[in-house]
Amino acid sequence: MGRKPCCSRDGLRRGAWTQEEDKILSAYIKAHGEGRWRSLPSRAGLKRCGKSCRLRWLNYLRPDIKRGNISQEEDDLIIRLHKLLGNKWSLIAGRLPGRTDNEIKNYWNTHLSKTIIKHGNEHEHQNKIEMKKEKTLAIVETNNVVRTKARRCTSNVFITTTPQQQPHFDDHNEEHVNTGVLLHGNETANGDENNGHEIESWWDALMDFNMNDDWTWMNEASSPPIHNINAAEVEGDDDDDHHHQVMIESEADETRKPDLDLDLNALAAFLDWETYA
DNA sequence: AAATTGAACAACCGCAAGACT
DNA sequence: CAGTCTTGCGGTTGTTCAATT
Repeated sequence: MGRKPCCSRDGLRRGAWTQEEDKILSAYIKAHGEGRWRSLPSRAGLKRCGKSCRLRWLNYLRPDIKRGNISQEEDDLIIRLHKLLGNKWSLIAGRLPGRTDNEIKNYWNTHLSKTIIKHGNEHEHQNKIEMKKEKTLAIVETNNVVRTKARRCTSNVFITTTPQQQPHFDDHNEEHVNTGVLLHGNETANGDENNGHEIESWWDALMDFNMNDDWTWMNEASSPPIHNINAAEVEGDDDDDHHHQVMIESEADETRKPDLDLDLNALAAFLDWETYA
């Protein structure tokens, strides 16, 4: 026996949702919360399958959905993230508050994919990345420290390469070289209780990159793909000093280690984190 | 005015992964 | 541990509507 279909089609409505159905679904979720989609239709009194209810809520009825046209800034971000992540619509949507994966997917398919082919926007966009990268690398070379201020994560976070980060060979596989960055979160700054959470999202951003083997956007064809990312909390000098260390394992030889350090800083530039000398 | 075309986006479908029993 | 359920994702299709012929 295979698995049962998510819902029987007999007697269930399909196609566009009516205002009445929207009202029922919204009211039900407001009262009982999201989840348990399979049983939701019968509980709410809707003649829809749970999957359809979930989609309708997530893509249309959710109160935090942003309506209206995609702004130029969002447009630019979508292009950059798509270049980086490919068709990972949910990840891209995660970086655009109020936008859904479905909306971004549709927007890409109807606007951007064609525009890029027609007008060479991608080339123009790539030039912008290169300029930003050069600017960042210049700072890195002179200071070896890049302080970043995230556009959407406002915690005091900075990347710094550290002297103790010497290449580390895996005993079992000499082809793997570890390099790392320290993510410092000043968790007491401004009394901002969400600071730690924002570091999490910062992390999350880094983790996302692990999903894309094509790292060539950062350092042309010779760039090594990210092999693995491990994150751990590191104790600082005093109790309040929490560091989060992210070790990025790449498939690189020892001679490429400096390049990789620079690439990580270019990452900050790519994400539009402002850099300060 | 009617038919056609294409853009925009809402909705559906199959699949996969993780949770649950 | 295997079978089932739930949820989420990405590709695809369907529908609507405005522009064009």
